Amino acid sequence: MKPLIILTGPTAAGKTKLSIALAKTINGEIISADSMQVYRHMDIGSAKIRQEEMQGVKHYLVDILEPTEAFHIVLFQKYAKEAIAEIYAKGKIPIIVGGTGFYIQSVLYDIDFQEGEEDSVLRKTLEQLAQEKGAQTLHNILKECDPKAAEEIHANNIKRVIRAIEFNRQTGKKISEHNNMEREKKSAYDSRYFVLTDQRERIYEAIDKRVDQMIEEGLVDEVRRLLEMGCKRDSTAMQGLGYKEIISYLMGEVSLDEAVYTIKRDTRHFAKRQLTWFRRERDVIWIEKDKFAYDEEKMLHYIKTKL
RNA sequence: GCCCAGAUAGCUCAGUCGGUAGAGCAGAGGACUGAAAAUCCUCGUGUCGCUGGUUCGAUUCCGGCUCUGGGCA
Repeated sequence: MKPLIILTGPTAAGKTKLSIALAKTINGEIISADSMQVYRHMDIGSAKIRQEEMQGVKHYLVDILEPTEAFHIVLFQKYAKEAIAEIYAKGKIPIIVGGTGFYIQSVLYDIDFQEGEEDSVLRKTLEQLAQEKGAQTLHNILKECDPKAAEEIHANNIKRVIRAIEFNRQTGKKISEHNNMEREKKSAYDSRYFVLTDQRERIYEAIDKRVDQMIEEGLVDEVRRLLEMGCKRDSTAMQGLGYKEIISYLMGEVSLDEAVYTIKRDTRHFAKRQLTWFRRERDVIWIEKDKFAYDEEKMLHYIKTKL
């Protein structure tokens, strides 16, 4: 099996900085696992790594799409696998860096997402049904075609209920069974899954600080430009933290202070969700920064002992 | 100085016709397999400001005090 290193962690933990040092010491290249940094012109709000910060380390999956385009996990998986192949061809080691746990999982376990385009017509129809007749009605449809999935997915979780129905319509199979099989899979690589983290309080402080900094650096102007470019409010890109809230401010719905408060709060919630995800992942190697006295050299040394 | 209104969970507040209390937010935990920075689920004991009184029993009624708003001087 071929080597694959993962360096992830909650937002604002310091992944970017550590990843460069790591890539340089082991002759690696970086694949970004980040649902927002794939978009061009979204630099400030996505806390995208700057060219000079890369220090010559090649990055894949950063700035590859226009913010008007849609992105999702199937595309991520495809591009990431291509990047991994390219890195191996150079005799280098791929390092996946980023906070989107679901994306990482799709590559690590080579999850099969099955054939078929997403069916936007069906999705819209089902969404409307849920809105008009209630989430329970929609859930009942799932109950008929896949009772197991209906049991596992809460009726209020309309997005996932819709996907489960869509899956059944497209493949004729049950997503509950499919998921069960996929869950059994072993890692497709000789992988090491590092999670960089810190005391909760510290992470939250770092988030608050980072958001204030984004505002100072001109997040509002960045969002304004995106809207001028034709980005629509309901697009995938504009669902990003920092973007949807600033749009709300620009539309006159909330004050800037309120928008900033919401960005900070929702980013904290996000960091918490990320940690929940990583706790559940198998074979995770935690790097708690406080246990290394916040010394990057010590963390790097520790990582190397695990390789 | 006088008058009025408040003082209840970390914050904003509801409530108890007297039997020691509950929402939202914050916070915590969890789920997640083609929107994932998305979406969804679960979790609420705190000297009810302090102090006397009435009462079997007071956070609730009455008095005093302290503090915070607002008004009058």
